[in-house]
Amino acid sequence: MESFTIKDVARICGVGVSTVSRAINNHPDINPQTRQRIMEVIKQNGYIPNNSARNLKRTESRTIAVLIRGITNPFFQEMIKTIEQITERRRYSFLLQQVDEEDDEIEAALELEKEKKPCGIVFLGGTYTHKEEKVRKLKAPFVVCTITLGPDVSQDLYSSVAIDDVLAGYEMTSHLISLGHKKIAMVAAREDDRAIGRMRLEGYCKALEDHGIPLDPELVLYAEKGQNAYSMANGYQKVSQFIQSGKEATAFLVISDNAAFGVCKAIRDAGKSIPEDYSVASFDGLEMASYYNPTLTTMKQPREKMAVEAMEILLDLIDGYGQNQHRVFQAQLTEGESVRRID
Amino acid sequence: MESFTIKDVARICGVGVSTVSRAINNHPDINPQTRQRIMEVIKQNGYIPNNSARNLKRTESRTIAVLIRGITNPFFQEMIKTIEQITERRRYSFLLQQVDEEDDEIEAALELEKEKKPCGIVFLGGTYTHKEEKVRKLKAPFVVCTITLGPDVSQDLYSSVAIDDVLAGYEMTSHLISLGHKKIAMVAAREDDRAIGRMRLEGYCKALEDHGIPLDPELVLYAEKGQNAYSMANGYQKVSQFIQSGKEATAFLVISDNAAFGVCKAIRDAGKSIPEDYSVASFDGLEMASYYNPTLTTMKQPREKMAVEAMEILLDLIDGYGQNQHRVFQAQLTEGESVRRID
DNA sequence: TTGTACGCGTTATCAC
DNA sequence: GTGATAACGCGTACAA
Repeated sequence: MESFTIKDVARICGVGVSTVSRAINNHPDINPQTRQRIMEVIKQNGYIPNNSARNLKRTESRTIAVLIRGITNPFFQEMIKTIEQITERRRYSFLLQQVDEEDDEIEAALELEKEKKPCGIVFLGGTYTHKEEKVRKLKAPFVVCTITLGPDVSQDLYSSVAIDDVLAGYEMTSHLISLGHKKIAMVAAREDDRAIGRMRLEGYCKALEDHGIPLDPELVLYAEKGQNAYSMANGYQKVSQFIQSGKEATAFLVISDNAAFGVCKAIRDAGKSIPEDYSVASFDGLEMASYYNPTLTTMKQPREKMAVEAMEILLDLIDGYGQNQHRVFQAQLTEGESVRRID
Repeated sequence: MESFTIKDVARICGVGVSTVSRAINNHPDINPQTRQRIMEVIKQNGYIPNNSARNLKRTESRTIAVLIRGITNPFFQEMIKTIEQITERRRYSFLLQQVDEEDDEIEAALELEKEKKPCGIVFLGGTYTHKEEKVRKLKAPFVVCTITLGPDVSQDLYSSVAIDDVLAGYEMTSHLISLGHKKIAMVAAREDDRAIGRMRLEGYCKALEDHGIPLDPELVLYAEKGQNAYSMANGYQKVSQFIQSGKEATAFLVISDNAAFGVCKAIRDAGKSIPEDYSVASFDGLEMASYYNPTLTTMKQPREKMAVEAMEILLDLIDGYGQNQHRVFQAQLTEGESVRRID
């Protein structure tokens, strides 16, 4: 109950608390013997330093924090691994915190900063609209992954690493068109989406236009309010409805691989097959996309590269070299079995 | 830089720090007007209380902590949602922390306890071998999900919620046998596994024995050291090798749904089909299992129920009612398209 | 109802 | 190389 503190260690060892502190934190100016004796006592008694007290006192904590939006998002899981590895290789400690779907990630970061004093922050996903005033309060350098912060925030305040989502939408749509598809339905995000969802949709619209195909509003399947557009359930529901309604399409362009799994099942459950009756294409390039049956044709995001780049930018920022950067990657069209050429 | 503290708020409002503290923490003995004025100043200046300092002072923090082993594990993701909801409905705050694959989760909990002073802890997954001495140091009540702590720890010290993994293995194996399968290969965990993997394998062995089928060691496909047995890649690799080796089997019993996705792909890539050439059965009942093609026959864990039950036990423990409990659930055999009857 | 002052466990800054 | 001691920001007796 009454916890074992640094004072107890000091008392038992017959030294001052500062000496114990030095031992714990690998300070150079300490007698190796003293240090060893202290470490022994610590181990024997199972002493664990109180992090709250440490963070309270410390000015900066050689920690890199990762704030992830929606921990259930399979897309970020591989990125986390990469970031964690780099972090540890560079002798930083790693702190992962999720932020709720409804919460403001900048707010969360502000709080985190007061508490843990990280020397750098990585945001995985997030929302598009923030006020510069708030962003400006963050004092640690930070990198935003897979999104940018919107037009209201000066680009000098942060770094970002993302793909060109408009282009990705454009490319995949063009690909489908080049294979003869004209009636391409898009399983989109919510209509009020201002982030990735909107951009991919924009690319879709632009590609149609450039190829002289009029946009049919009935072929844009927005997610309902309160639904998670990127979920399998949403993909399933929207496409089930669509097929039942009797509307025609030869291909579905789906906002994410995950939603595409739902779309595929909806097609099967309707007694149709892929890609004979409907082609399915999507975005992200999850590991599962290549294990699914059929394997998905998808715009693969270079997750590994993005994670590495994000960390390089961040570490440079921390070291004081370099300035904020905004790197744009290209998604790579990866052909699977889910799309076919039609006549 | 120099952060905005409770003192600044007090100074601006012309009150004492304790009054501000009372306002923040919703203490009753404060003038509503004073309170309102303080809250206004707080909002205007974007004051954020320093959690480290709070936790340092607080003896207990109406927080329920969830320690999850391997955040990438899709199995836990639905449980997290449920736990979070219950936590919030009961006005506790929710803290999610991952523990690395190699780390000791009890150690992590001990540290967490010093730092955040949670009033209860939920472990999602974990290892089987712990020393009672260490477990005894945890002072908050805790519930372990999907596992138990092993024979070395007194059952009075903790609660647990899990399925009977031996039985699950037994039932699925019996099911396959009842459909005419005799050569059932098991894609197992590592040979040195002492937890879930071992128990499911045990059920498999027992079922074979009870049905008079001799155990063929060549049909037990242990994961290699350093491989994650529950990964798609492992399922893919072990079964690819198996098929290439020319050994015979009519069904694969796979340690988890996730690994089973890899197994399915391996079978397809070998030019075979499911369930015509090989039946595939697995454990967990992930959401993806019902979206996959074919849908998987799997022993579904009642995740929702388990999460709810875990929280009920924990909340009772926190309130001082009730004692530690060990609830064992049964996994439910869910038939999909991946298994067929053979002659 | 409000303010003052102390202590939580640690690290940093001094002297020694 | 080591030991006092002053912060760090907050909650809370206790006094007013």
